[in-house]
This record gives sequence, C-alpha cells and structure tokens, in this order.
Amino acid sequence: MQYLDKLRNSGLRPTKQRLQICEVLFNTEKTFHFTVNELDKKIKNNTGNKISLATIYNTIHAFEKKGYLKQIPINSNQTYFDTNVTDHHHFYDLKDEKLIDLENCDVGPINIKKKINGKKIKSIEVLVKLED
Amino acid sequence: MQYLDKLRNSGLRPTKQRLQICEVLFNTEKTFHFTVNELDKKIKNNTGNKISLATIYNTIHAFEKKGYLKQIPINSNQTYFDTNVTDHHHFYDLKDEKLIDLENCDVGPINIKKKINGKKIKSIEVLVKLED
DNA sequence: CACCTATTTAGAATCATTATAAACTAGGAC
DNA sequence: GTCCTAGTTTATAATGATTCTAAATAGGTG
Repeated sequence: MQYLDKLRNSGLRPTKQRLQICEVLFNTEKTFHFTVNELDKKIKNNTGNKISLATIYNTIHAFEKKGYLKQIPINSNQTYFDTNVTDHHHFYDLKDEKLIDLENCDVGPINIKKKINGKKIKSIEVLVKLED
Repeated sequence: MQYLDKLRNSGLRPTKQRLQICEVLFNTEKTFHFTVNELDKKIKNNTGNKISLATIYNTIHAFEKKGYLKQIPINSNQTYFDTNVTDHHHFYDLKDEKLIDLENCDVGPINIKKKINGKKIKSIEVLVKLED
C-alpha cells in the first residue's frame, strides 16, 4: 500500500510486480547496492515468486529515470545500482569487490575549477579504490 | 624502435602487433580516451592492416596491468580506456557522450575523512557529469 | 462490463568481452 | 644458421549482461 501513491504520482502504474520490487528495494532500514542479478535472487527469496528479468530491467530503468535509484559508475561487467539517491560517494574494495558508502560529510568539499561553455554540472561522483 | 625497450623492460615480447598498438596509443602529442572498438578502427586506419580483436584485448589488458593505460570508471556498455595515466579526473558530457580531461589542478584537493581498517587508498577518481 | 493502453513475459537477438586450441614467432642455446 | 620452447596471435566459439519482440495480461476509465 505504501508504494501505491509513490508509483501513481510518478505516472507509473502500480502493478503487482512494481509493488513487489518496491518492497525489496525500499522497505529496509538501510540503503544498499545491487546488481540486477542480485535483485532477481532477492525478489525470489523475499516474495517466493519470480518476476521476469525483462520486467526487472524495465522497472529499475523506470525507477532510475524517476530518481528512485542511481547507477554507480564503476567498471564491472554488471551494472551496480544504489538505493541511496542522496549525494554521496563510494569506496570500492578491489580485493573483496565490495562497495562501501562514503557519506557526503566523509569527503571534503570538491571544487571543480574548470568550466565548459554552455554546460552545467549535473553531478559529481567520487570513487575511492581500496587495496590491502 | 622506440617502444622495443619499453616492452622488453616490462617483460612483454615486442611483437609486430604490440609495436603497432604502441604507435597508435603512445606516439601522439596528446593523450586520449578510447574504446576497444575505436582502437580497432584506428589501427586499421593508421597501419592499413588488421590486428585480431583477441590480440587487441590481450594487449590493452597487458598494458593496463603494466600501468601504461587506465580504465575510466563510467557506466557504458563499452569500457573506456585512457592513455593519460597520471592522476586526473573527467568530465562526462551526457548529451554528447564525450569524456573531457580534468587535470589535477582543475580539481581542489580531495580529503577523504573516513578510514577502513587494514585498507589503503589506491586511487581517487572523480567523474563530473555535465548537462546543458 | 468494455475498452484501450501500459505492462509483463518468455524467448530470441545483440553485442562486448573472454575462452579455446591450433598456428606462429621471438629469442636463447647450440 | 638451426632447433627448441614458451609466449603470442588468430579465427572462431562461448559467455553473459542487457535489450528487443510480439503475444498475453492487467490497470484504469467510462
């Protein structure tokens, strides 16, 4: 129920599948990172039924467009998404291949001195790679 | 000739293919960004002959491991590489899908306040997305 | 209910990248 | 130079994430 309005207000029909995906993504204390593959498994575990991969892709792209999810820029064969859509950055542990959130206050202000004519800064993303 | 020693000193045999790829990648005034697909075309244009895709992949991975190339962390279906291996950052123009270098001096110092036990910072990469 | 359009779906298609295994080659030993 | 061997190259097949397709289904409005 709690996601009905969220979806309706975004112009997305609140289908059974979308509501289930909302539950898995947003009905948690903490935000988290995931790949489509991991989300697929999580949906199966949490709800007991399967949603077609095509639908999962459709849905997360729709959610991303609406600002409910963010892609994390990182080189990997799979795309990583983040349910934390506030401005923040990431550690990437190269050995464990794990992402760790860096809150905005964990990173000093970032001052971009160069300007490009006719372009505005939309976002600034910092990836800090960690090794042992 | 100029890349023979570079390759030998890295423990890479200076094959015809690797020397040609060195020419295309490093024999330029300016550094540049590329995908494997673009590199493949560039090799054909510059040298007139074709190098197998498998060889191109092998070679750029070898070069990356030796520190002659860097991957640029960005979400794309293709992997972007950079012949500029100095510490620096990137603008990404969302509309034109173009990468633009940000020299280190274009970005103020970045202060990471959070520490992870037993881990060292290997690199810090900033991606600044641009819109119109 | 009836209708229309958005959505879901299984499966096929795409495409970057990696694996395979056979042919080739650099470079040292003789 | 010839031989030898491990490192390379190559065409091709395999992989795997993502996207496409077209048919079936389901919201939502009248």
